[in-house]
Amino acid sequence: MGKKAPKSKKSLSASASVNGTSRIAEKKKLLRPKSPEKMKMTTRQTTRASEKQKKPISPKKFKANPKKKIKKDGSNTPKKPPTAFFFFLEDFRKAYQEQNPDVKSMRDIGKACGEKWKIMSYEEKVQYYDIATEKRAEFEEVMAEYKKKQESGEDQESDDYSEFNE
DNA sequence: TACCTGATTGTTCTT
DNA sequence: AAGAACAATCAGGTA
Repeated sequence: MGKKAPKSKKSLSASASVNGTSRIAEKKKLLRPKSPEKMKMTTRQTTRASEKQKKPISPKKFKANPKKKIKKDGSNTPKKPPTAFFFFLEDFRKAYQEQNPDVKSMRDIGKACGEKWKIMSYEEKVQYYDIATEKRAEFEEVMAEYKKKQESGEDQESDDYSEFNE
């Protein structure tokens, strides 16, 4: 039989999302008041609506192929910050490798990490959420300047972070 | 040699 | 409201 189930990432994600939506929804509620995301979101939406610009995606990472993800970042566009889960994954990965040095594939680690993430308590997750929230704030700032540069002159974009063009 | 793939959840955006 | 897409990692596989 088809032991190999080429499940599309979509299917898995969809299932996971549906199952975790309710659970995570509660956590988010608790986190919401903790971080002024709402305020930022409003600002972001306003900016976005005003800009009405399409998503700045790199030509290389064009998602024509949903499964393909480019690793090369040849674009100066600030990448999305890692989520709380990713921070946990980074830490979990180290611990997992120590206990399972034989397992090198991130696939297995991802599974184990996801499973543990679900059994983790909110208190344990909240610390990662807090980090992610902080990173998000920085990302917004970086993105704001990045947009500014684009308006100023994207052709002049360089690896120098001279943002004195206020 | 170099890039793509897989697998996880979270956030954000789009329609 | 709901779905789609992308974020990092890292070793293996392919051209």
